[in-house]
Amino acid sequence: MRRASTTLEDVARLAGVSPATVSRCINQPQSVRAEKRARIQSAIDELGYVPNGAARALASRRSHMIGAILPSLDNMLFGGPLEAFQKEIGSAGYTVAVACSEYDPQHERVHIRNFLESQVDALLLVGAHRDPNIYRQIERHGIPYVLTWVSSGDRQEHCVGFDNAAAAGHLVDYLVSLGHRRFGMISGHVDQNDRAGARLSGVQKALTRHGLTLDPAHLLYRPFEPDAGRDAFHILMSAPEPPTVIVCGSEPHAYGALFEAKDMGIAVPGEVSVTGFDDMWLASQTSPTLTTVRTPREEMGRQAAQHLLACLRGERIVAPRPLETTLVVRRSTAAPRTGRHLA
Amino acid sequence: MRRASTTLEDVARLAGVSPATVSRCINQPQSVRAEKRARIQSAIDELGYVPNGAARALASRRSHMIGAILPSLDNMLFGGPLEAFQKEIGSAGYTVAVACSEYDPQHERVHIRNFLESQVDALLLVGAHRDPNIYRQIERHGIPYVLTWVSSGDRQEHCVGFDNAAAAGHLVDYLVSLGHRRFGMISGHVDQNDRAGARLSGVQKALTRHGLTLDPAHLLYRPFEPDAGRDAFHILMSAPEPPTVIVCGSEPHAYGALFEAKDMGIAVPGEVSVTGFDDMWLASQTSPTLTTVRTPREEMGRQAAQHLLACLRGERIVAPRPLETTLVVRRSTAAPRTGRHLA
DNA sequence: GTCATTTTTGAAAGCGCTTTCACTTTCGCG
DNA sequence: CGCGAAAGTGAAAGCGCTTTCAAAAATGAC
Repeated sequence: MRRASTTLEDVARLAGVSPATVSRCINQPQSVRAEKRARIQSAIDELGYVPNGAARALASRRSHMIGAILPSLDNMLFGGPLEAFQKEIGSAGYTVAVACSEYDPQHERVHIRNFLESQVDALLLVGAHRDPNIYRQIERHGIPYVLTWVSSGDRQEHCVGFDNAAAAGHLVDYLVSLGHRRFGMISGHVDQNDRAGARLSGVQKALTRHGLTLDPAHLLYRPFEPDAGRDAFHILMSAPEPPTVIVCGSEPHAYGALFEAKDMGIAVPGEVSVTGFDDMWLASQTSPTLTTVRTPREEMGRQAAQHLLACLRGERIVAPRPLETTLVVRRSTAAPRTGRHLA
Repeated sequence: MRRASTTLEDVARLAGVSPATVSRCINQPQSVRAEKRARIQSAIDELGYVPNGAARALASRRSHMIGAILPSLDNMLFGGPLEAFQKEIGSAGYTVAVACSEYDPQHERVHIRNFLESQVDALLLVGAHRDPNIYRQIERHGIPYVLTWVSSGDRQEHCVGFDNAAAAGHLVDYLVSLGHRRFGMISGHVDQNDRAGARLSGVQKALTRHGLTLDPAHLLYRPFEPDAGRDAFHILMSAPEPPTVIVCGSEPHAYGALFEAKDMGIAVPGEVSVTGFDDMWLASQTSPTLTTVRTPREEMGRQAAQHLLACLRGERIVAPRPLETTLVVRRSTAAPRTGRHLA
């Protein structure tokens, strides 16, 4: 069906040179006499020649394709960084293939295997915690990979991200300094998500540092969706002695909490403070505006690309340094109602 | 550097069969004697063999890769459908490669060309209006393609989407029935975006049908961002005789309008009604909640995948039928303040 | 001009898989 | 049992490109 497309050989014939020369002309133009180069170029134009990537990949052992596996594309969280990554990597002549794991390690595993089969030149993953066999499999293929959204953990030298635990800790420090003692938390599921795990443990460690604890009854695990956040907020605030502040492990949780607060007629930050994590665009538009932690996501996408490109160029790799997060204080946090906790 | 990976030949040798048989065993297992199949499978497992996709693509002329070019991934608009598309197409053994055009035809063109070079088996694009040469180029490669977000236009038989103009028209009908006569619109840039163009012309045609017109001074073109919507809303409502309703060509515009209304102290829908377009999740959470048009985006992603898969299977193609949009009436619309316009 | 270098070029051997074609087995049935 | 048909298998020819390697051409120093 598919009509035989024009090949490099056709171009060579028309230009009156050997296929090898055409190939060089495409890949290392400066190694071909200018005069021939022009002749070849016009042959390419005349024939509308488009190289066959598969043949190229097979012969050169480079596909110029990079695989990215993200938990989801359905919230705004990963789209931005992915776009930044794609721009950066695209400008170096690479194409990005994307797959979604839906926060499921099994799905991720399948996608990794597919990408390896597709001969991707490199891999971008989110998070560092996964079955060591997976890393082994990737390494057997000898391709570089980068782990995003985390700055430490299993494979630090591959991480381009930030310190979730530390960021959560600083947030807690701030809240404690406001006078809060009774914390609630809406966390993502931590069993298969090391980012959520780090945020939670960051909160817990910071509390411990301040001589406080997170009442297990005040810790709820929820998927990253506003409605789940609503639900959790409702439960937490319906308790006889509700927390004075609710720390959300993700921004959607916090949005949900804020919406539910309004529906329940609970004043934020009057009756309870609420914090988010990530500082997506909506955070500055909610009422009240949301106190949160800004994570440098676009920058992370860009640096992940640069790291991978450096690896691909065979450059000496320096372990990427963690990106900075920033505490963004807005209107959803204040000192707790009763002043008695204050120093 | 990269150590020679195990090839199909290694597997054949270990299993004591010919490479051809191993190949068959992988691609059409039922054509290989069960006993050998088992032997081959265990050889594959023992060696940890992973086929080389490039070689496969070269020999079979199918890459099992599908290219998708979207305007952006940075808002929630395209991520959902893309994810749905990927799931559907992934379950048929295809991989999705993604690129962003940033709403720029030139970028899109480059990405298309890259994908064609990568030997994608099919292409997903957004919108139908583009340089005919591009379609020619795609068709020269003999691969199927699908145009999403629109249901008609240049290449109807390739469209999987909805009728933007009609949807906008229905929205206007509803607003007119509420009594509105003085319309304002915040539209996307229409020169390179046929979806925005269709929505705008849908509004204008409907108004004409009702004997009304859209005052050019009440029509503002803005990029699809909340801040741009804010800005436009501010301008429109600062006029001496502002519109009684502002129709937004996209949801982010409407969010921006709502936020700005709050900041300006303008009551919605008391002083002005506001409508959105797309019904993203936030629409039901704003205050007031947003009257908008629901577009079946996930469904569209799924159907786009199915359409492409049908083409790839060589099935007889039926022109996809337009998807249904729904007017979702919420609290941001009401009859205009002065009743004098009412019939 | 000449000879040693350096730069360009072409021939040919793959890259790892699929697929045709012809051949060998196996099976069904008289 | 024997025969024709069907099923299973292997040899070999590519798929379209890159990349040695060695030969040819251009360059430069004398």
